[in-house]
Amino acid sequence: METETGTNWLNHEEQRAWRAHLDVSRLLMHKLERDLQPFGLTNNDYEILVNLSESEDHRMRMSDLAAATLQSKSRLSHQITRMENAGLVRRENCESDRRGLYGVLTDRGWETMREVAPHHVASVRQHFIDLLGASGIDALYGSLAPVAEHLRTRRKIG
Amino acid sequence: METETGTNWLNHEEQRAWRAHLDVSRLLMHKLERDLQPFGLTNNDYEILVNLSESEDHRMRMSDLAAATLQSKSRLSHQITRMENAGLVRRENCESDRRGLYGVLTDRGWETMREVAPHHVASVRQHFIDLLGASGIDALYGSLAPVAEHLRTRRKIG
DNA sequence: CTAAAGAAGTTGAATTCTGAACCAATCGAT
DNA sequence: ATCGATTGGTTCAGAATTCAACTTCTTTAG
Repeated sequence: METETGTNWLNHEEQRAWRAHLDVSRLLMHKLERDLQPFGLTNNDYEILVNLSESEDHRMRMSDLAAATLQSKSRLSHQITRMENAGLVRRENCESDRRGLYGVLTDRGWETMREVAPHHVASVRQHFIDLLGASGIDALYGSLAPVAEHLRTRRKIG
Repeated sequence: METETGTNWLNHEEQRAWRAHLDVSRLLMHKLERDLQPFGLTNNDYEILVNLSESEDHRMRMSDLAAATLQSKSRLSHQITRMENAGLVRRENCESDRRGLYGVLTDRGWETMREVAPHHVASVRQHFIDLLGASGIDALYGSLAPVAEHLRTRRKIG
């Protein structure tokens, strides 16, 4: 059912779902960011540490890292420079492709990761996971997975 | 069940739900932002226009606007300055509290809103709402509402 | 009535982010 | 082989964001 103007506005249920997603997204990021502050890390820092930690040889190509963390190459480049200055990662040349670079976790980066991860996970639990309950978790994933899929594929195109 | 270290890591279901939320959140914001670009608006611009449009007399106190849009007073102040320069809003003194200011929608702001809103809603539908389906919408809201509530209350405190 | 504390907003400097321009290396077709 | 198109990555300038300091007004307590 559309209005006379032809615009298919959101109904009440749609609005509140949309707003809930928006609010949770923003408030949660903000809270997680604050919980990381005592360790001198930002959310972005942390996510990069996670990605490198879980990778073969604790290293990833810049492009792959940018794709995995959903940010532009430019932003990642700046980010890695900062983390390099902080001693958490280093750049290393790629032999198979002389244009390429690896972002590599340093020992210090790895140590930082091992120290911080438990706190971060606790934070994610406290402010998100544990509030959902098992059924909420499945419901959430069931709802969101198709959206994520849609957006990911559309990303390559546009 | 915890590991020997005492940290209650996320299991597979929890991880994928968490990541889905994260990915949707970021990809969607990015996509919506891009869809607003042709109109010369950012997401933040748009949200402020919405809030003012829906308010009595098309005006809101700065503090309330900051709270409603979940941003710091500082950020909002800069934001309003930009929008003022763009002719979308203006500041107006508050008589009942001489410290206070209103952010007020200009005619141009209102026109912009009426023009852009249909496109934005279409975008939200296309990339989010319509991918969830009716059941997904309810499931999502059911899952997220308690989290949003938790975070909102915790916000005042911390 | 007054002093201290708190609330409303702004400002400015430092940081981060964005988008376009750029360089260098690789690929692909002739 | 070589020329054009892509890919990987950085850099620069401009815009947005953060954080702390600051001003002005209001509220509260004595």
